[in-house]
Amino acid sequence: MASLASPLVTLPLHAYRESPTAKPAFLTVKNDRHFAGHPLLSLLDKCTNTKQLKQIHAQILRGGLFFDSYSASRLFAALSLPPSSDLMYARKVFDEIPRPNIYTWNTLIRAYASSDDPAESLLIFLRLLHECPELPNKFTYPFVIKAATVASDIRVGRAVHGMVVKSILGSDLFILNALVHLYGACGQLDLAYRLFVRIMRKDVVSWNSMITAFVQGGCPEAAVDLFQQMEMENVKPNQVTMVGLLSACAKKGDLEQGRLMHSYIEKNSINLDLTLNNAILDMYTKCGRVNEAKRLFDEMPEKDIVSWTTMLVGYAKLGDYDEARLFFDAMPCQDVAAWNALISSYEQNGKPKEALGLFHEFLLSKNAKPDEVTLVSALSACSQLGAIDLGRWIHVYIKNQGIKSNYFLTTSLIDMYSKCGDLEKALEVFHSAERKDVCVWSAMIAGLAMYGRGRAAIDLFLNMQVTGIKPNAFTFTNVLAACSHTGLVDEARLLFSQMEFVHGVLPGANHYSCMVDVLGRAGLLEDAVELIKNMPINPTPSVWLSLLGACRLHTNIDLAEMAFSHLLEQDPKNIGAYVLLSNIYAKSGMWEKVSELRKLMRVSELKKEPGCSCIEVNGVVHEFLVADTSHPLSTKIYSKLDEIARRLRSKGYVPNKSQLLQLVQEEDMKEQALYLHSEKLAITFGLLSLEQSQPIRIVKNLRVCGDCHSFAKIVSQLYSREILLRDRYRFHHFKEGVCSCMDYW
DNA sequence: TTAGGGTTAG
Repeated sequence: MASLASPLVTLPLHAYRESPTAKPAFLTVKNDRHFAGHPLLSLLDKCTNTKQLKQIHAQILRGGLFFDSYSASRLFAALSLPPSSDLMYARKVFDEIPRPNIYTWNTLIRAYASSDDPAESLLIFLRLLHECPELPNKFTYPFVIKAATVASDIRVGRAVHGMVVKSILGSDLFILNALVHLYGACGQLDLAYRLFVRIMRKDVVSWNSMITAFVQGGCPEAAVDLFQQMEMENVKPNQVTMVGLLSACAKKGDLEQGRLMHSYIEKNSINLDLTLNNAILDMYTKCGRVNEAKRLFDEMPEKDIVSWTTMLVGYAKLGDYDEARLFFDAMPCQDVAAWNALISSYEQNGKPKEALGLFHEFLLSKNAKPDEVTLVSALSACSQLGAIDLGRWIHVYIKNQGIKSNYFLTTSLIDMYSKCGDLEKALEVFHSAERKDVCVWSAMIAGLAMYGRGRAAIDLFLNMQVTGIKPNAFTFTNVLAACSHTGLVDEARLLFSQMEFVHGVLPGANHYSCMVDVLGRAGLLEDAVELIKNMPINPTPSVWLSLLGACRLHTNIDLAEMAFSHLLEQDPKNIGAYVLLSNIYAKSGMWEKVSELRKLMRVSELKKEPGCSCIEVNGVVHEFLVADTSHPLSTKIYSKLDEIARRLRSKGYVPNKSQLLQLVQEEDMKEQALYLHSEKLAITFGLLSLEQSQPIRIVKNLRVCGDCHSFAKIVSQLYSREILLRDRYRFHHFKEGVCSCMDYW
């Protein structure tokens, strides 16, 4: 038998093919060393694709080499790792290896750590502990920690850390650096830093890991401080360090520091690779210096899709959509990320119509397909416009395309259905979601809040905690808003008082605004003022705006003027404040004060944001501004509006002019202007173009005025139509002459 | 007697 093992080693590859007499079963190994230089194994390194690897696999099986654990491990590594890996196939090969050694186990863990199923790495690690006769070694842990990092599994990460400490590998630099990275990536900056300072001989990777952790954990200042410390300790930074620091400057929007970093790179001859060049571009664009970025972009010897997308986003952020589009069109290839960058910049900059136009274009293009990120952007654009038909279509698209749902998509769907007036469907998505994180729960609570379903929102908030999900700052904003829309004062007080001490969430300015709103609406203006006085943080304009809103509701002029002046100190151009105070004066018949305010607005060149209402009919969104005559059916709409006005008057409806910002002086003009409010035009268009059975869904950019609210109530009764009107703050569901907000808004 | 850690756009 020994004589058979030896000649095999020296045979050239063709000898296998021509040697039908070879008996693999006899070729079990006596001495592994013989196989290291075996020609079949040397060929593994020359393979450029999986097909070739599979051919070698066949030869290895045929030659009996597979039963040598070294050879099997070499084959397995080639199959499971880049550049020509096929993990499914490799896994089957692994399962055939009789006694995989620690190298083979490590390779399998490593392969899964970089796959889309990193959790499998962690399961394999557990199997290794039971099945492998060798102990995990210094190579095992970095791979396992990488898997825990990618899976964001801090629990497993900490357990593995514990094992490392108990092993003899407690001071292995590779392992410690991986752990710093793990804690940083999981947002545990304290743990990362505590470990980092205890590393005795830090190398550049240790510093880079900690710098990156600070940048990605939202502490760019700390990253820059650490860099200074690194210099004092004479550790030479490399391009990875500089990428992290540029990213820190970009996050801070600190152009001066960014420039310093840029010149540091040049002075210290740090290798300017593609990634570093891209990071420099990113820093300049984020600091608003697109032209400088463009100069560097033109000089770059090599560009990739990141370079192009960075420039595109830079222009889009400045509102230069034409230039952004030019970059998009000039890109060597438009991948899904480029589409997403363009679509989301429109969507996030108040251009939801344009975003949806691009989304349509994307669907028609051949070179890429929308992914989860695209759909989240598109759904958000639908929410903004109230485009429920398209929103529903996207929901079906997600199901039909088998797109894997995630928390973001679930949250976006709930948000879209809630904001487009279909709360039932939002609830259906919520209840059918397999997994829910705090964002999913919070979105549903926000949905219920918008519809004035305060009790249901609080129930959901309690259920969420039963399932073990902890509320965050957003959850509290939403649940407090629910209380405010429903007038649940005691409940809000209790929740607010528990925030910090029971849930560990420090109340922020938003939460105080909500509480002022709750108390103020309920007429407890003194309590609201007391709360503001005792705030541990400076009251923000939104806090004063809430108080001002309450003053409007309860007509308290002194308090309103006080809130107004505080607000203007911080935000002199807050139109909302002027409008509210003007409404309060108008309500009390103080027309001189109204004129004074108007003058002040004119002097400060403040213009009220024009009211705008959207309505979707058969998948097309129609937009109406105040007194809009641009719609093709304009004439029909106005004559219908006249008819409605006549019928309304015969029912005793009188326009409520006190809601009007005093823009027109003549009494009949005032009445006219009220009739020309965008939501009335949209409702009228809805009456004309939708079937009787279809609800009229309107989205308005501003708060609905009292007159339009009464108008919608009566129309819902006179014409037997359901009207769903979403304004800036909440939903109004008009049916048979009643609104779901019970006139409490 | 095989190998490993840190980086950019959305």
